[in-house]
Amino acid sequence: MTTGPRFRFAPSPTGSFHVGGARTALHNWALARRLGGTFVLRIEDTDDARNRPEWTQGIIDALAWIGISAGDPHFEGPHLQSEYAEAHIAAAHKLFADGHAYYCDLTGEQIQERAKEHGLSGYDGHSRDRGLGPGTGHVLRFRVPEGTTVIHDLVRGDVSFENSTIEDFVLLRGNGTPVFLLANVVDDIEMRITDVVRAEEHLPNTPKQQMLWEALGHEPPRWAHVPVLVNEQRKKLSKRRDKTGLELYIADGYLADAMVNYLMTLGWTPPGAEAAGSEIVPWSEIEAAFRLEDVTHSPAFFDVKKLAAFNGDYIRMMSPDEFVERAGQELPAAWDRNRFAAIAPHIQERLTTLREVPDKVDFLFWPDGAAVEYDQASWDKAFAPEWAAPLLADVIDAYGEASWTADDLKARLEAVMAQYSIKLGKAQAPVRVAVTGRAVGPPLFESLEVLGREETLRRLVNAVSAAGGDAPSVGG
RNA sequence: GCCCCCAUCGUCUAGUGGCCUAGGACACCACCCUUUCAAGGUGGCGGCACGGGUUCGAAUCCCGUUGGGGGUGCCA
Repeated sequence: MTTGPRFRFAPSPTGSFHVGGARTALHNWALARRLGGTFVLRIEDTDDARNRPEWTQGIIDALAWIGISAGDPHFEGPHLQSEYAEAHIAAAHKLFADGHAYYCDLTGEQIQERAKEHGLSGYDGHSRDRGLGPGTGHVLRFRVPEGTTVIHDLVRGDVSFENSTIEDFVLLRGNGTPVFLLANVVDDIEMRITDVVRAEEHLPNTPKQQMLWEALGHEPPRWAHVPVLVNEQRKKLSKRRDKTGLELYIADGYLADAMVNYLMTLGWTPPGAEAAGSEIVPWSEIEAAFRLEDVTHSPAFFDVKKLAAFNGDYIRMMSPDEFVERAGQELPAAWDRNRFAAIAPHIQERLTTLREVPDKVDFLFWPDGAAVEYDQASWDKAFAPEWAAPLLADVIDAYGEASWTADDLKARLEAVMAQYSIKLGKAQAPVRVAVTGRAVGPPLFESLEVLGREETLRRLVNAVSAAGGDAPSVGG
């Protein structure tokens, strides 16, 4: 049980966990851990979400993926907002009893008409002193006091709002149910939240919440509004237009460490990153250094290209064993893991995401004797020179006696190509296309070594035939 | 409409009055290395939105303009 500050993270379950939410969660998490406090997970379970427990589970899984684990002593929850329904109502009644709220029977239409008449923009406080009680169709409204409300924001400093610009907002609907704003504040009070760290979009509603905290007789929490994440159009990331679901990045083979590191560099720079010439920083350092006061004030574009670069760096940072283990999970079950392990070191440096692994090594796992599917452009280019087919035929001869190590295979190709006055860069092309079907791939001789003598020679022979040349027969 | 926030290379940022000839990262370009492609190395391109102040001195402080974003429901 921790005794420090209590940070709340309150995502609404929608079946997808937003990358922006992930960043905010990370902010709360870093602070909760460093300050010896608690990360309180609260699920804003709507009617819709209550019928889909898998959505809540999705949030927990997503948090776990980025290292925010329910098993950690700094983690509390999940709490469901619906569990506090009675407290929401009780708080509303208390507000009414204390004179901080009043009932109103105007319909939306009537409010609009009155606003038009008086040239106002919203509700005009019509029922403030009409002494109405509860009743069907009566909404409970908060009596916004006169004066100014100042929000002390850890990221932005003091932000002040004229109370006269805030209309008497609804607390309880005509059917008696509480609105989100009220529920939110009551939950925070009930859960003894001390720090509210969330996205900037909530800043304009914060004065209402702070007034509620005060009217309910509590000291408001420390507020912090971090900038939102935007797309290339500079619009808030939206689920419709943009790739915002964390699960989509997981499926694409992005690494949690890379995602976490990248997300944290949006709006904040780890100290020492500039001197080091790298923004790749382990979580331990981030947790030790992250401060709300250092967070930028402007929105940040979520740049997948940079994420990809981070991801490539993290893949390269893996130990060989770890890489084989992680990358192996991307492979079809039928593919021989030992064979993959042999080539793995040669592809580890060539990846952006783990998902690209199968395509890089598939040629090693085609069934013996299967026809190679040549990429047309690769074939045309590799076999355009007239020396290509004859050279390949000579290579077959030379490889018949090879000891079948990468070094030997390379030396023998070099001996052959010398007769044609061709450089290695060019000479390897027809061999590569013949064996892998493509013009690019892992280092050639290492690939051949792993593929094995028989299958390699078979593919070379087939290619010479396909190129219209005379293939030497290969002895059994 | 009203309210709030924001404004440094294409992007993410460092910068809190002199250390700025504005630094780093990603992207891009060139060269080196090289067994294709990568990785790595070196170098390059590229920015303080604009206009007024304040000051000996402003990317940094103030005001305004412009531009962008967000909020403003008996949605959450």
